[in-house]
Amino acid sequence: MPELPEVETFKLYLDKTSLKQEIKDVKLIDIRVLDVDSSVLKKSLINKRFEYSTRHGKYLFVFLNPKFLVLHFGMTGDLEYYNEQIDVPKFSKVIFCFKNGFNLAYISRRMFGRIYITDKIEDFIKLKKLGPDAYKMSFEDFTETLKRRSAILKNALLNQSFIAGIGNIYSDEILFRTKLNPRTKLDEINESKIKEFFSNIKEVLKFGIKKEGDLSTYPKSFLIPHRKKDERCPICDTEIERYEISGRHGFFCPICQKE
DNA sequence: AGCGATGTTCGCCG
DNA sequence: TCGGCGAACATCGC
Repeated sequence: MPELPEVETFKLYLDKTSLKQEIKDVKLIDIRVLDVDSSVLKKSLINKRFEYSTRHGKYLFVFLNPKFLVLHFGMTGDLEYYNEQIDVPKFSKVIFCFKNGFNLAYISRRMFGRIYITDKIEDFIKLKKLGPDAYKMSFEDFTETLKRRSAILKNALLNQSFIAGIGNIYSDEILFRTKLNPRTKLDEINESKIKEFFSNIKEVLKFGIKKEGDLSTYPKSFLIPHRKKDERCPICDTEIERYEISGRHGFFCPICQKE
């Protein structure tokens, strides 16, 4: 689930369902997801409202005057807004209970998600050493973050201190669309390719947001539907290959994305 | 039954 | 300091 487009979708979902309602309780089902003291979390939320939310990379910040709730979804996180008559959604870890009888469940199946409280978004970004948000960054932000860097492209895209928000699946799609080999190094790509790279990051994420993070209905012209065994490149019909870099597996076309 | 998984972090080493 | 690599975390679904 949660790379940038999914988290953006969660943001829109939270905005649509949960803003401005008084929070009457916070139920802690599994405190292992908390990276904040339980009492601090409760004190920061109860009798307040989700005023607005913003997203940076894969993190969602929700303002509750005067602090921010920070949600990170790990690999298997989700949000579900539901009526109290319905059973608590499976794998719920924390439930935000509103006065109107509805609840927002923070779900994390594999316990990789985390919840924080922070006073300032900028402090949190600094603490986590996050780079510019991949969707909002300007071309100048992008070239600034590229400066004097030489990392392998795949690692750079996955490194949240470099650019925040891109994960394994979308990084493969971005590299495929830009016809870049995942093992190419940052300092090996020329200026026009950099521009193309930048605009493809934006386009791939924009499309992902439009799709609400649902990867199951992607057009065949994208790499995403072909990220599995025995698939062929939608451009040149070559067999798509699986690769491994720094312990992460990905897929690419060995012809279109020649080194 | 074993393996893989859309993430992050840390330690090791060049 | 940068950056590649591998392990660890936890747990479910295929």
